[in-house]
Amino acid sequence: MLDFDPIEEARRNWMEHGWGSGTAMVAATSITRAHQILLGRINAALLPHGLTFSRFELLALLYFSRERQLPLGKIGARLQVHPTSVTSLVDRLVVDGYVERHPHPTDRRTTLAALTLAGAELVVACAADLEAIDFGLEGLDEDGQAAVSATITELRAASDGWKPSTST
Amino acid sequence: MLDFDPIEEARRNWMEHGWGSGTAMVAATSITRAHQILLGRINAALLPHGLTFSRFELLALLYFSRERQLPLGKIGARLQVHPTSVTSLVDRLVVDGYVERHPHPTDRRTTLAALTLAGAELVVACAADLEAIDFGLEGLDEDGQAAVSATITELRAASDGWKPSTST
DNA sequence: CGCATGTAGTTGGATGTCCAACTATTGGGA
DNA sequence: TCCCAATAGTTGGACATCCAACTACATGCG
Repeated sequence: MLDFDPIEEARRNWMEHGWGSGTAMVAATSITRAHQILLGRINAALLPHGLTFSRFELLALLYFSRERQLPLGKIGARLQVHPTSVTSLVDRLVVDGYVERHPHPTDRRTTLAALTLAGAELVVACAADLEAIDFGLEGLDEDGQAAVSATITELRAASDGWKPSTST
Repeated sequence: MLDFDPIEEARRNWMEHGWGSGTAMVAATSITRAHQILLGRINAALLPHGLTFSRFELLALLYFSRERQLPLGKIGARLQVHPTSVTSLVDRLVVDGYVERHPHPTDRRTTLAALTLAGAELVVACAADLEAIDFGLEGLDEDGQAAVSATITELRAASDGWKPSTST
């Protein structure tokens, strides 16, 4: 285990070599590392349930939807992942019995992913477990969590379509 | 393209279903999405050079090191990735001629990854390109970047070994 | 009416990451 | 000295993600 901050070390080198201030590099690298830490903790918590974070997100989205079913395309749009990822995730969830593929009543191109009872039960249990570990954010208090979320919202708004949400 | 914030939507659902405040869920999801956005932009910028962010990071680390070579294990420790990832990245960089594998002078278990001249030239060009796109952070000003970095440092310090670096 | 354009999913390929298991080598204790 | 634990890398397998290309279906314009 390291006894120093490798990102701080990188920033020093970045500056000393005249590559720039390193501010952006540090921010990008920090976010990358944060993602890695969170994903590791979250997936470890979901492992006993046989789920991964991605698959959990898909199940949760279906759970929240009106009929507990959505077209694959809409799932991809909400979760912000490619259609191929949706296909892959649904494939696996179908195998495990948490989701079923249903034909769309009017558009034969469309496939609906429908949550099964087992899937609904599982997602509730997983949500509780994730809350229990604070979504892997151990080390960050609520203020820190809110601060990161707020700042990243600017980035997301600039990248994705919607406006920065002037609402409450 | 969506015309609303999908994460804000998720938070509302999370709360309405009594699963919790959603603060941690939003933070974890935001970081995940931020990582996805940055990686996409960064890799797009590196694509003309035939590099990815992971491979760039490895080359930059070697460039900064004394002899421009490091044992694979040390690379993994600094970049915070698994030994298998290091092996995979070095494999590819060797094929492309940016890195060479050298035996360690005294420890025959150890392999050194050494930067080639081509690798050194490439990493300098890529660093300039990444600075030009602000490491994909378009949408975040310097204050925002610094704020995110500082907050994430707490998370990293709690997860990794070193202390929160009381320095400037 | 009919074909061109656009949309919905899937398949195949590439990349990166992790884990488990394995080989080779080193090093310390009986 | 000898053997066993620890260390360094590699290999094979599982996942997730993206892109390009493809099939199937829907829609609209001429």
